[in-house]
Amino acid sequence: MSEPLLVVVGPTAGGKTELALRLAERYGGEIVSADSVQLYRRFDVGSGKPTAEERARAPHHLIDWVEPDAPMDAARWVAGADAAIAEIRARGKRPIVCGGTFLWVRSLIWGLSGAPPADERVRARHRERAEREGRAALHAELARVDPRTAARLAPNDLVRVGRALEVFELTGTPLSAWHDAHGLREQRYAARLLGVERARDELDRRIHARVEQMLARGWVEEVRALIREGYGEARAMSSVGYFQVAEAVQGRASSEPAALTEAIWRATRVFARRQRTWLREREVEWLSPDIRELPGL
RNA sequence: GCCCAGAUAGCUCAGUUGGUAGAGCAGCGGACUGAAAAUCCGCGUGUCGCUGGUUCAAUUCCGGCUCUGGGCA
Repeated sequence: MSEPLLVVVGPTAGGKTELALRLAERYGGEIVSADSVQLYRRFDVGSGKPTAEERARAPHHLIDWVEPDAPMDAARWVAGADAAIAEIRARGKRPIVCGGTFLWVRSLIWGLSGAPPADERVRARHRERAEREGRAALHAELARVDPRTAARLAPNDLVRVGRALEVFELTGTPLSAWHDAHGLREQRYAARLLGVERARDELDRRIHARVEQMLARGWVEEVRALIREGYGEARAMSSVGYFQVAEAVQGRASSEPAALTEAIWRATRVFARRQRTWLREREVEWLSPDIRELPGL
């Protein structure tokens, strides 16, 4: 296996972009984004995409990668990231993965089970059934075909219960068996996870400042245009912040600036907490924000 | 100045036919194998505005006061 893949992780607004750029400049790197919103074109202001100046400091990959209504999932992203990493290495450069979508990062490093991709028809049927009979009905059925998965999932967790049911319907093999076979046991890349050390109250302030900056840069106008052009139902429109802006634009929530800022700030803080939970217990090297060199490189 | 309606968790509010109270959101913690910025789970003591009265017992009923809306002057 070649040298360890550098992977910059951490909560939103924590300074991942800056750390990744510094490493790229110092070690001849190119950035591979692991971000489930920045990969969409047109979702610019609110996704925190690197600016033109930042992008000039190092080549970026998988940003503005697909149209807002393109199908996307962990496996597709991993395929794109594999290709980008191979390309970068072939050029003799160093890939630096950077992003806050940790399921995708984990899938890149440890892979996914052999279960098949989503089937939209099956999902539509499940949604309809949950609507009619309640989520508990789906969970009860899962308990019959895959009791182990049912036992670890909350009946209300429609996304996961639906996925487990879908996998069984598609393959006749319970999801728990696919997971047993895979087990997250084999690393696809040797990797170093790097994060920026940041106190919580400082992160809160950075989030708040960033929300105000995004709104000042025309976030509301961006969302209005996206909705006008038919992207109101795009996956990324339900992401943190975009959802709140869309609610305000469509009159379902206050569009008064202070109220909107507050709503986005709160949603983002909640998100940052979930990201923290993902990272806890993982082997992340937490680095000082002003670090210039990476120990061991 | 008068009349009406409010005052209960950080916020918005419900409730107690009198036995000291509970939802949503926020907050804090957690889960996560092809939707992941998604989805979901757990955690609820707060002078029930202040002050008198009635009562075995008042956040609840009655009086006064304060504040906030709205109306009338």
